[in-house]
Amino acid sequence: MVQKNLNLLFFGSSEFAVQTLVHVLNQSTHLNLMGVVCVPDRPSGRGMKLHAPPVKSLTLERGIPLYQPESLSAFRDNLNRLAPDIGLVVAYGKILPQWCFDSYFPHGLYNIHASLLPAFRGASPIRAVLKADVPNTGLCIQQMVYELDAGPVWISKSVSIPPSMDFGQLYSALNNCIPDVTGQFMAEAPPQLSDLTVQSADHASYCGKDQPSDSHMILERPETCRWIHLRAFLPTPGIWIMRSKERLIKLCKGTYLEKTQCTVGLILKGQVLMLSTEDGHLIRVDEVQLPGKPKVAVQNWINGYHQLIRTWCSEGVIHEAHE
RNA sequence: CGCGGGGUGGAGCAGCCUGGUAGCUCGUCGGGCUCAUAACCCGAAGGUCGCUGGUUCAAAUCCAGCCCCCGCAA
Repeated sequence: MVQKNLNLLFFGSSEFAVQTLVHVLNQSTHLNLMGVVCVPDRPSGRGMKLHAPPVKSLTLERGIPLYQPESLSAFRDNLNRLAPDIGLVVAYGKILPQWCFDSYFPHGLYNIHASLLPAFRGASPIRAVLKADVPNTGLCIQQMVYELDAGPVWISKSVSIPPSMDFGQLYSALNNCIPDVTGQFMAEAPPQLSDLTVQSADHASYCGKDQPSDSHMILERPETCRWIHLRAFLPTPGIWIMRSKERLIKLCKGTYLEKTQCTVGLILKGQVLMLSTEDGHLIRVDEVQLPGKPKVAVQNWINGYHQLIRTWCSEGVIHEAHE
């Protein structure tokens, strides 16, 4: 089958977009990557220094034209000049305006979304899926329409979620699907009308952005200590264990052990620190971080903070378990 | 100039306020106990206390500048 060469414009900013872009670059097909659009560098991080989106360096390295418009309307002149045939949008970070769909991209705009649409439309599907405790999720390529994540679905790939899975594991499982999905896109885009499945709006669900406080486990409130919820924040950004408003310690890495009946909370057994959750799961804590300190292996933390641990044991922050 | 914490043998920490002998838990090496051990007992090695300058009889400790790391906040 001979397909006409099409000019592809890629929209993406974050880490997920980088993975996709790698596979776009590695494949030479009838799609010709003419440029990459990402959000502008922003002052962020410590000291409010200017930071570039992860996609930027890869794009420049490969000598591909990079655009960082402040807003899409500022980009309209470029669109007129470039006249892209088709677009791929992955974790771009901005909503494309109506006129983008109306006047440009004659072969359509496509978006890779990290859920099985129509479930979990919106900003942070991966965490939302974990918190919702559903048995599986996946990646979708949808043909974009102006309404957010509501376009007909072209390609979808499913990933199952065992109870032990945390965010890091699900993220890499989804990441492993990117080559597949991107490969099919590069080889076959644009899809035939018959390849598209219209989303059932009745089954749609939505997720918003995460609040920082979502990743807090508050000692006074056992309902904040549920594995199904907390696993969405391991290993990044980690779980702050709070006593009221005070940050005590952050859990950075954990390993799922088993179902359990233990009392809820932190349990210290010899040199092993564990977290027993309200929904009956036992997690071994592998890496922790105190405010203002680097991440350390639990073993080292226990070696260095005898006094703090003693205090916390007597205050009931940590329960000591004996053989 | 967004706010804040920190840099001490190989690891993680205490000591700093109130200058005066380098401390704790581990690890490493040697020895002992033991059927045996990641357990226990005894001993040893290993540090110009981030860098530079200042104050002082004397600085890990007080002052100034610089480098690096981290938590918030975005």
